[in-house]
Amino acid sequence: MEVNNPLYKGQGLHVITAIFTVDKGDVKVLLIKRKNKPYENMWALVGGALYNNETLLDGAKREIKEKIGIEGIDLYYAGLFDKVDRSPVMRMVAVTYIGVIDRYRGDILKETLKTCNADWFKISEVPKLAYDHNEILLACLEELKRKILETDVLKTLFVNGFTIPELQKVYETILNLKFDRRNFRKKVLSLDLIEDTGIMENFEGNKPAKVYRFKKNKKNKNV
Amino acid sequence: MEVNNPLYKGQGLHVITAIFTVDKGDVKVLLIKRKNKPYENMWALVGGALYNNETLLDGAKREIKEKIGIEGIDLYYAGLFDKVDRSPVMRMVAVTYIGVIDRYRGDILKETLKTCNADWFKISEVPKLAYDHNEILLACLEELKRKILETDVLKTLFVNGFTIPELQKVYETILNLKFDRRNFRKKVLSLDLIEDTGIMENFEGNKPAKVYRFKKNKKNKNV
DNA sequence: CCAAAAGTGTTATCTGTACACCCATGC
DNA sequence: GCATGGGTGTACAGATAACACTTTTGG
Repeated sequence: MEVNNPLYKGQGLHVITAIFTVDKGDVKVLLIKRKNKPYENMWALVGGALYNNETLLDGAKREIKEKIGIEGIDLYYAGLFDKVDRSPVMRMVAVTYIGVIDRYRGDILKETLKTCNADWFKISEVPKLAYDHNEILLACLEELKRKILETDVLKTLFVNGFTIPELQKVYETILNLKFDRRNFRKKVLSLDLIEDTGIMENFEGNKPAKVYRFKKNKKNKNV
Repeated sequence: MEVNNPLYKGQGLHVITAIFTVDKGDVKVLLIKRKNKPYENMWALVGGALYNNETLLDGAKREIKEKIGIEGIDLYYAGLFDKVDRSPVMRMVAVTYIGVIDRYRGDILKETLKTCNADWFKISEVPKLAYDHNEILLACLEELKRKILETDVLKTLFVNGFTIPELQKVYETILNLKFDRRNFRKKVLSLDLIEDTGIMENFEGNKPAKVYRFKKNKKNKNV
C-alpha cells in the first residue's frame, strides 16, 4: 500500500450523530449552528472528522462532548454515507449514529469553540443543513423507527421514569401509528425490559399511573 | 476543516468482501493470496483501499474484479472495523460486505496483478489471515446467518437451479440447525421468491426432485 | 419388493389483534 | 356522580411447529 497514491490519498471519515428526543407529540432533533467553514453559520447535525487515534464510537462521543457538552450518551449505528462529493473539502465518508436523550436536560451547551448555537428542531421544521445532513437525518429517522422496535434505544429518553401511556405516546409519535392500549402494555411488559418503580405519577384529574424505568443491564435480545 | 490537520490526516478506507459458498455440507470462503506488502504471501479476504472517485459498493466491486476477475456480484453490507491499529501502514477503517456465489463457477482468476492464488477454504480450516481479516470473517459469517433469514442473499448460490431439499441443506449447513422438511418447503414457497423450472434433477436411486430457481426482480420484503 | 429420498396434508400451539369492562382521581 | 384517563381479562385469527403417510426411482 503506497501512502501517497493519488487514487486514495486525502480521504477521511465523518462521525455524525442524529440526537433525537420526543416532546409533547413531536419528534425533535438536536442541531448545532456551525461557526467555521465550510457551511459557516449553517445548522448541522452533531459530528465532525474522526481522529486517527480513536474508534468511530469514541470519535462520535468526542464530537458530542465538544459540540454540545454532553457525555455518556448511548449511540446506535445507523448507516453510511459515501457520495464522492459529499464534502467540498476532501473525500469524506460519513458513519452515522443515533442517540436519544431527555428533551428537558439542561446541560446542553449553546456555544462552544466550533458552534454558536444549539437547539431542538421539530423534524418537520428542519432547515437546509450543512453537507448532506438533511439526507442523513431522514435516513436516521427511518432507522430510529426500526430501532425502537428492535432495541432499547429509548431507554435514555426519560431521566425520571415514565408511565406506560407516556411510552405508548412516544412510540405512536415516532412511528406515526396508533396502538391498542391493552396490547401495547402487554407487549412492552412481556419484553422484560422495564420495571415498576413503586412510584405513582403526579395526577391531573384522572387515575394516577404507575411510573416505570428501564431495567439496568437488561438488553433487548435484538440489540 | 483543515486538510493538513495531523489529528485526522492520513486516513483511508478499506472495502472488504467475504465471498461465501456452500459445498457438500461445508460453508466455504474465497481467499486470495497477497503478492505485495504488507502481509506479503499471506491469505486474505478480497478487498483493498477505497478510491477517491468511487462509492463504497463500487470500490468493493472493483476490488473483486481486480483480485478474482468476477463481475456483477451482489453485495450485502456486513459491518465496520475501526480498531486504530488495524493497518500497519496508515489509519484504515474497513467497511465489509458479504457476497455469495456458486462454488463451481470456473471464472475465478487464480493470479492477478496483486494476487498469486485464490481458493475456497472451509470455515473451520481458514489459516491466519492478513490484517484483522480473521475477525472480519467471523463477523461476516454471523451476519450471513442473519441475512439468509431476512434477505435473498442466497439467490446467487446456484447458477443452474436447485431443489428444495438442496436449499434446505444449505440453510442447515450455514445455521448449523435442522428443519422439518414439510415446514421448510411450505415456508420457502410462501415467500414467493422461487419458482419451478419444470425440470427434474438428475436422480440417483431415489425419487427425482423438482428444480427451482429464484424469481427475477423479486426481492424479499425484508431486503 | 426394498431402500432412499421427494412430495403432500392435518392438527396443535403460540403469538398477535380485537375488543369490553372496571377503577381512581379531581371537580 | 361524572368526566378523564389508567388498568385488567378474554376471545378470535393468523402464523409457526409437530407430526404420518404416499410416491418415485434404482437396484
